[in-house]
Amino acid sequence: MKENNLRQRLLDTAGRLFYEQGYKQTGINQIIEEAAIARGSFYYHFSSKAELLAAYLDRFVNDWFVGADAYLAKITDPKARITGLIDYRITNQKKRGLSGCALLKANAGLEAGDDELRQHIRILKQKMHDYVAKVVAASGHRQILSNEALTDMVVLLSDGGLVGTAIYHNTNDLEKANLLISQLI
Amino acid sequence: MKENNLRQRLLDTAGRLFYEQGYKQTGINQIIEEAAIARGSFYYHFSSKAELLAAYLDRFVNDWFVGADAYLAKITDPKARITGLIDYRITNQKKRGLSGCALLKANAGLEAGDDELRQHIRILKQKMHDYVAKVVAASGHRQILSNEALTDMVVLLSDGGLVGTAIYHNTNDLEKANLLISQLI
DNA sequence: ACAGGTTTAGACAGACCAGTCTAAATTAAA
DNA sequence: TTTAATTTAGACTGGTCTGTCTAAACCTGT
Repeated sequence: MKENNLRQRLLDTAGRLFYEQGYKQTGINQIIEEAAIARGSFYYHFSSKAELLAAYLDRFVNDWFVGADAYLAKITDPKARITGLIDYRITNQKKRGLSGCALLKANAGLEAGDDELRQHIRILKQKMHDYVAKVVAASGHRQILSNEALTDMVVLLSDGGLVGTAIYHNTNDLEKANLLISQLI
Repeated sequence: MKENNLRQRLLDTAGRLFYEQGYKQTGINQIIEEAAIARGSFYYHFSSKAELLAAYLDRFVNDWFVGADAYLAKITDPKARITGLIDYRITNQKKRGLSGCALLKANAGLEAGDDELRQHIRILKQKMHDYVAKVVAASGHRQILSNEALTDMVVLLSDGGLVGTAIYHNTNDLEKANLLISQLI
């Protein structure tokens, strides 16, 4: 159906622009121009810009899980899958433009009243946390840290590394994060 | 001088609003209205909104160092000063509204062409990194990790914790970060 | 052929934005 | 007192923004 074509194209373009420029900095006009889609079509598929952002974040997280599954499936050593999580992020960042995590960036761009979107982001972040927890639990690591503590550590170092990526536009901090993790598993 | 009064009031108000709402989301109109200052006076002291942001970030980092010095001075055990760095951030966050680090938030709100500001933020971030490095080097920690690795770890966990603060509006992640650090020093 | 869902181009409204300008008032310094 | 620096209120420009609307075209399934 054409509906899907247009919807996907809007999500693709908006996602790229939201990620590169930020949500507030990206206007509807730019989105529809770059997607080569009429204004009316945009509002036919999305009732507002905020709804577009929510849909984009959903798809982003979904794609993240699918990509992580595929990436980790190639790693046989369950312990190496923990550092694999960060390697996956490094790969993604290099592919997508070194601007940090879309979720974290979206959160930073929220306005005072966007409580619905903020809650949405919290849920998605929690999902990613749970994903890490599963990988850690199945890793058979050395238990220098508990499963919970190690999970927290991976998530925190990962987020910290992504912050560094957004600032410095390189993956140095993510690589440092992985070095630290590898010493504790 | 009144010049300073007005300038400080503008920096105070703008800083609070930039922090709570974000740079792009905060207009000149709101700043001058809440600071109760005339439009002309604003442009008498700052030539543009971007210049105001740069001045605000400079003052923010400066205050951060002054506050950190004062906070750490009360801690006699040099090792406890490392976790003290995070405790200081927790205190600050609770005081200032649990919206994460102003520097990281400003970076996330930059536009495509703001290379000057981006470079500015990099330098300030590096300064804070160096500050942490000094505290670590003087701590006499157990050397489970090298000085450099431990510094990286503190910075990354701290940034990760601040991301969590910005998303969840609590300091749980910063407290987790400190728990992890305390096990490795 | 027909109907309904989809897409187009573009005008439009209403609001906000950053920054400029004027002219008068206030303050500080000499 | 005179001069210069500072502050005020507010109009104004030119631009951008999201979202609405219209009227015509296009496609698709029946």
